[in-house]
Amino acid sequence: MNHDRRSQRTRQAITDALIELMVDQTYNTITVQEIIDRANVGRSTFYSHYADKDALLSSVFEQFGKELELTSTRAYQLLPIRELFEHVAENHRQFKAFLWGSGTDFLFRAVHGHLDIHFEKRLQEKLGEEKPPVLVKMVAHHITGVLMTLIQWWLDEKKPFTPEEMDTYFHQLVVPGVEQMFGIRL
Amino acid sequence: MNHDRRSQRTRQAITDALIELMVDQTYNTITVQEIIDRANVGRSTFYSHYADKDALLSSVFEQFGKELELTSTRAYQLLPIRELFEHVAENHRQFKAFLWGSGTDFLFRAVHGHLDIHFEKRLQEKLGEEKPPVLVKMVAHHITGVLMTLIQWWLDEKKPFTPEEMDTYFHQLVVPGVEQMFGIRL
Amino acid sequence: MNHDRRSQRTRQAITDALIELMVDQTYNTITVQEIIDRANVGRSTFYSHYADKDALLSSVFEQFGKELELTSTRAYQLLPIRELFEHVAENHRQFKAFLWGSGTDFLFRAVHGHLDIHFEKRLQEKLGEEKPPVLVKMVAHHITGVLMTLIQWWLDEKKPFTPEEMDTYFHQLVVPGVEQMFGIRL
Amino acid sequence: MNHDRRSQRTRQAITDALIELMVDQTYNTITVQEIIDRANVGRSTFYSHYADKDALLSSVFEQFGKELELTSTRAYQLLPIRELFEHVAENHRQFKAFLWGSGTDFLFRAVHGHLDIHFEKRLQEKLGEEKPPVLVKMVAHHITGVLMTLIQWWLDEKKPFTPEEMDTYFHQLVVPGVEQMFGIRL
DNA sequence: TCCTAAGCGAGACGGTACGTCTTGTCTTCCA
DNA sequence: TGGAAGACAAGACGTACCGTCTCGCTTAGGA
Repeated sequence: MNHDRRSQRTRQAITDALIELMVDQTYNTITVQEIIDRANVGRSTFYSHYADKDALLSSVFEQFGKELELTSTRAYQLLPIRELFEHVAENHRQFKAFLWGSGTDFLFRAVHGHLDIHFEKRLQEKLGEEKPPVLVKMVAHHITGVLMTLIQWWLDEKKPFTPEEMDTYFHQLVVPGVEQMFGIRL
Repeated sequence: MNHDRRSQRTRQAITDALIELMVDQTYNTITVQEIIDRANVGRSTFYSHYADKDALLSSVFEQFGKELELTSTRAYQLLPIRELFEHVAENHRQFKAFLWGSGTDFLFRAVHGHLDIHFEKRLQEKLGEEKPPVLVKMVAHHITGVLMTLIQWWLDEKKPFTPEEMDTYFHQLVVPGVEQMFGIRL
Repeated sequence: MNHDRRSQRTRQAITDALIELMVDQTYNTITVQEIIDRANVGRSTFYSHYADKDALLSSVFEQFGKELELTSTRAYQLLPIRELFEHVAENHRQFKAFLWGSGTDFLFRAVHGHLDIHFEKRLQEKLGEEKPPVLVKMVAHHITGVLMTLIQWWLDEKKPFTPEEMDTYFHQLVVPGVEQMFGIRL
Repeated sequence: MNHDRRSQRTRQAITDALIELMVDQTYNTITVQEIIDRANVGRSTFYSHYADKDALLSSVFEQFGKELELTSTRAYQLLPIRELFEHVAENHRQFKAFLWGSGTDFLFRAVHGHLDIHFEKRLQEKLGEEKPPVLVKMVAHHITGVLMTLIQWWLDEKKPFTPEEMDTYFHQLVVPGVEQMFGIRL
C-alpha cells in the first residue's frame, strides 16, 4: 500500500524536526507545537503516529539501536565498543540530548535495561551457573553503567580521545574488576 | 527573631510534604499544588521559600550532603563507602527519587560534579603530576559513575546486600581497573 | 448514465443514515464520521455529494417541501393545515430535529421566509392595497410563527391532538386577531 | 471578601468581550480564544468562571432577566410588553444574536420554557380549573411564541414601530384568539 | 470481450477549537 | 508585617472534528 509510504514520509518529517530542534534546545523544553510546525504537520497527525513526545524520542533511539546492530560483525569481548563510539560520534547531538537532557530518564532506563540483559547473558556464558544470579545482575548493571558514563563524559568533553582509545579505556577499567570479582578471564 | 523560627517551621512542613509524597509518586508527577496542600501552606508562601520544585529538592539533598560529611572519620581508600550506603539505606526513599526519578537530572548532575572533583583530587595525590589531566578526570568521572550506578541498583533491588558487602564489591569492581590503567596501587 | 443511478443509491444511503441517527441524537451532536460509518461510505464520497452536514439536512427538507406541495388541492383559508400536520406526523422524527434541534437555525430561517411570503400574498389578496406593507409583513411573519410554534409544541408533546384538531386550534388562535387588526373577514 | 470583587471584575471583562464580539460575528463562530484575548484573561480563568461558552451566554441573559423584572411595576394584561420591547431595544445586539444566532437554541428553549410557565399561570388564574390542562399549556406556548416571533421580526426590520405600538399589536394579535378559544375575557 | 473512465472505500493529512492542567506572579486579607 | 488563601495570565497538553487529499479497487458502457 502506498498509504504506508505516505505515512513513512510523515514520520520521517516529524523525526527530523525533533532532531533538528534538539540541536539548540533541551528535549524537555521542546513543544509538540514546535515539532509539528517545523515538520509542517497537523497536530492530530502527530498524535496519530506517536502517543507522546516521549514515544517519538523512543522511536528515534529504536532506530539507532537497529542501525547499531547492523554496524559490526567482528568478534568482540563484551560489545563492539569502538563501533559504538563511532556511531555515537556520528549522532552525537541526539545522544547528548539523551544522556544529559532533562526528561529523557525513561529512555535512559530503557536502554540501560536492554544492555543489562545483554551483559548478563554474556557473563553467564563465561561463568556457567556457579555464581549467584543477583551478583551477576549487579555486575552486568555495573558494566552498562560504566559504558554509559564513559559515553556521556566523552561527549561532554568534546571527544578528547578516538573511539579506539575509548574502546581500550573501557576494557581497561571494566575487565580487571570483573575478572577479579569472579576469578575468571573474560 | 521569631519570624525565623516560623519560617523554619514552614520550610520543614514543605520539605516533609515533598518527602511524604515521594513515597507513592515519582518526583516528576508531584505538583506544587499537592505539596502546598499537604503542607497546609499558601502558594505564595511556597514560592517565597523556594524558586522551584527543583530548588526544594536540591535543598533536601544539600541537607543530606551535610549530614554525610559528618558521618565518618575513619580512614578509607576512596570514600567511606560503607557509611555512605548506610546513610543511603536510612533515607532510601529520597535517594531513590533522586537516582531513578524523572526530572531529577539537574540534581544527578550536581552530585556527579561534586564527587568527580573529590575523586580527581584523590587520584592526583596518588599519581603526582605524571598523568595527562584529561585521563585523570575521566577516571574520576568513571569512579563516581560506578558508585552512583551501584547505589541506584542497590535501591532498585531492595538492598540485597549489606552496606559492608557493597563496600567490598565497589572496591573490587573499581580498584583493579584503575590500578592497571595507571600502573599504581591505590 | 448508470453512474447516476449509483450516485443516487449513495445519496440515499447517506440520507438514510442521517435520519436514522436523528432518532436518538440531536442533529448538532451527529458527526460526519458517524454518518459515513453508518452509510458505509467513504469520507470523500460524502463531501463529493454534499458540501456540509447542513447541505445534507437542507436536501432532506427540500424533499419534504416538494412532497408537501403535491399533497393537497382542496380549498383552504390560509394553508392546508390539516394536511400539513398529517405530513409532519408521518415524518415526525425529521421535523422534530428541524424544529427543536440545535444548529438548524439556518433551516428554520429558510422555511420561515418561504411561508412569510406565502401568507403575505394571501393577506394582500384579501386587503387590496389599503394597509401599510410593513404591517402586512409583520402579520404574515406572525402567522408563520404561530404555525411553526404549534407544530413544534405538538411534536414535543407527542401529538396530543389530531391533525384536524390542530387545524381548528390554529385558525381559532390566529384568525380573530388578524381579522380584528385589519377589520376584515378572512 | 475582595477576591469576590476581583472575580466580579474578571467576569465583567469576559461578558463585555462576548457582547462586543457579537456585534460583528455570530455567536457560533466566536471562539473562546477570541473572548479571552479580548478580555485580557487567561484561558483557565475563563473556564474557572464558566463551564462553557454557552454557560457564559446563559449568564448574560440571566442578567437581562433580572433587570427586566425590576423594570416595571405597572399593571399589565399578560406581561409588561412595552417595557420588554424597550429593554430589548436597549440591548438589541445581544437579543438579535440570541434570537437569530446559530447555536443559541438551548437558550431560546430555556427562555421559552420560563415564559410558557408564566403565561400558563396567568391563564389558569382567569380560567379556574375548567379547561383541559394540555390545551392551556398549548395556548401558553402559543403566546410565548407570538411574543418571541414579534421581537425577532421587530429587530430584524430595524424597529419600524415604537414599543407602545408593538405592545398594542401584540395584544391585538393574541387576545382575540385566546378569548374566542376559551370563551372568556382576558 | 476487453478497456477505460467514473464512482467509490479507505483513511492520511493540515488545521483549528476544545476543555484540562500546571506553573509562577500578584492581590487581598488576617493574625 | 509576614503568611494563608487563592485569583490570575500564560501556555502546553491530548482529543475531537472538519474538509481536502491521495490512493487503488470496482464496475459500468463504449469499442
